[in-house]
Amino acid sequence: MDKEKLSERKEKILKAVVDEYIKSALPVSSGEIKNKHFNDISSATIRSELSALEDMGYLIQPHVSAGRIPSKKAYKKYIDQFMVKIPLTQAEIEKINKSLKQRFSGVEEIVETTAKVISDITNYTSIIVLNDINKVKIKEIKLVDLDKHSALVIIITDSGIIRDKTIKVKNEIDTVYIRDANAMLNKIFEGRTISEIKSFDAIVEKELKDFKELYDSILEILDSYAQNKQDNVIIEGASKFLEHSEYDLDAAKNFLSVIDTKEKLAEIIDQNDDIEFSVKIGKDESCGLDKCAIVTAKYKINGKDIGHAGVIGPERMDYSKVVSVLSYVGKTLKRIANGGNNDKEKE
Amino acid sequence: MDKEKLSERKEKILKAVVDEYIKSALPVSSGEIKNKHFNDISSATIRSELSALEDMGYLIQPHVSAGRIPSKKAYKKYIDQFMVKIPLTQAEIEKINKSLKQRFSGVEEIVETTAKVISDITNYTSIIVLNDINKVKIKEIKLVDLDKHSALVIIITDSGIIRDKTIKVKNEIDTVYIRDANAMLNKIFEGRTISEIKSFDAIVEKELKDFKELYDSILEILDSYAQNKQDNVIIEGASKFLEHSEYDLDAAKNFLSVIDTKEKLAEIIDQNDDIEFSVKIGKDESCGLDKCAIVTAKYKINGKDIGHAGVIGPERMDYSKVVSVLSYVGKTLKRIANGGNNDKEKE
DNA sequence: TTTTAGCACTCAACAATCATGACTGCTAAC
DNA sequence: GTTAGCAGTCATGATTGTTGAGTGCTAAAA
Repeated sequence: MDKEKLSERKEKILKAVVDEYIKSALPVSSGEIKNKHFNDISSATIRSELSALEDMGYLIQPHVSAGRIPSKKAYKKYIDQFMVKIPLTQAEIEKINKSLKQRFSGVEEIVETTAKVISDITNYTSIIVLNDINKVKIKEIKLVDLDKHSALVIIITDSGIIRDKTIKVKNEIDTVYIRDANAMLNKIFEGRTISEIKSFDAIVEKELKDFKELYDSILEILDSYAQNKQDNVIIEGASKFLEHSEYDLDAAKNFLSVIDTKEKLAEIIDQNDDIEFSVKIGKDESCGLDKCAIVTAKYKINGKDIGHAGVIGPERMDYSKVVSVLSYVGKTLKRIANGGNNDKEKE
Repeated sequence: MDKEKLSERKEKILKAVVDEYIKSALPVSSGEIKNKHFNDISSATIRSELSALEDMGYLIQPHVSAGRIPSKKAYKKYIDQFMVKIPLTQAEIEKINKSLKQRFSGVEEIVETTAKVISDITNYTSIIVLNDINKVKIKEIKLVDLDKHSALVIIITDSGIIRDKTIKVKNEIDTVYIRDANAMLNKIFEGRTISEIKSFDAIVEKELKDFKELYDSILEILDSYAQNKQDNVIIEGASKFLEHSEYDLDAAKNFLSVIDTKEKLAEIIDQNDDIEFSVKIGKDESCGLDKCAIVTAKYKINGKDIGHAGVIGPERMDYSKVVSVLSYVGKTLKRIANGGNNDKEKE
């Protein structure tokens, strides 16, 4: 990328434009910059600098006698270089701690709470995408009898995510059946990923014997999880999106329909598996949403990657705050899980 | 209610106004009615009838030289008297059958699919509110060991709804513990509703012995389910709401925030426990949403009431279609469940 | 008594015009 | 390199006029 060097003053001005635009959503003028950020130079000087920055592609003028707004290029530079981590306020920290330090049962609940907290504090719509279930290892499979012909399959993965579903089988289910089935299932599934299991379909065929039907059912379940990315996406605070002005009905409709089809979001966010923090801005990044930015971070619980959590909002979102919140939440999550069954005794 | 008698012609005109307004969302004029519904009388005659209907409170004139739009009173009369059940098209019936006749595992999946189908075919946002868990009876509670100090609690209710959560206990969990715990739990919980259980807290105290901690955890889970109405509400097709014009950004925001806080919806819909079909229109019905109508029907699966399913949309929604769809889906659900594990063999 | 035609009246919606003021770009002086 | 000053641009908002859809009323016809 052509990250040319800017003079210190140009950088300061550019940062000022982005900051102001994030606050107001209005094109920012030379006069405004002078008043709020400079005492020593005149607006005319700033104008000439702005003009230069526009030539370089950092700024855009909606029309000739309007102020400037930042381009995507400016946002990127802003995030790379200018953004200062704003420390969270005490109130915010407490809010996060309070939400996240309760007693949880299962990853799902943690994830939901996390989504809520992020949306709450950033005031943007939050998104959490759990890791593709194809990639997680199955730690254990349990079969629990419900009645004569139906049972509950519980799938425990190495990142602690639990999925379950009921299935029906023709065989009569009794304790012996359950015991044998459990033993058989774990021999096959334990320590493997779904994609692995799907690939050696034929091999196990003979060992299965009576459990063929059961095995098929479970494979079907895994398959449906693998295909259904929908369940891996949690969205909170959808209504917050519209609170950030500058959107019209069309944008709202567009946004809602993206939110509705969670699969697409999962794909967008799953792409960058490796990066710690990722910022996607606007359409050109295949975000599917115009005038939108998505900021996500990789999250771990209990030392295991569980997925990405982040925020979707307008391009001019308050990146500093979002990044601060995401990273603090990330840290808190790590701490919680490491402490294990942490503060049960406090209650 | 003051359901005064209207002349046959007045009724026909009123119905015409509602029908046209449902189609166009535009105030409908005397001329329009004459052209599309009457050959034998002039627009002037219709005008005087319209004027009379307005005096009676059925119609509203947005401004003096505009057509009329129906009032809530008109919608109610329309639903009570004029609405004809439109038979669904073959394509629609097939779509419903196809979605609902697959093999399901668990009520949750059925409910989700139902919500999708309703939203799909009516083109409105669909809502399903499951029965308040306080009122359902617990059929069985199962404890499954996950590792040394954590277990999965599975709660099976009489309507087949399954909830589960992991819990942690200090005691070491082994097969004996699980067996005894299961026995104990079922002695306490079986056949009772959550509210019953909560009320005789003190009595069981002595029988519990070693399982006090476990019992408390489970009570906590039940409590959180009971309070958390959120899990009982399923919403599909939120984006469809905005496709029905006549809404502005404020309405959209309002709608989204209601959708976000599912508890409120649950309350609104849970109110009318007894009625088969319920239509709520506009604010005055404490719907919390302006210019909105909610149509819901009581649903059964397997002979047991499971909750209410319905649709939320603009006041001028296509009630005929919605009611037809809801009732057909209702019938289909009943049939499915009665057939039991129905078409597994077809595959 | 009911229906109809005709006409005057009202009013939202649209377009055209105009004044305002927020900015900029340019130039010439500092 | 910086600044002040000024002309030029253009969105915004207010004002006005025009249009046409649609009504209410009245008087005549059925």
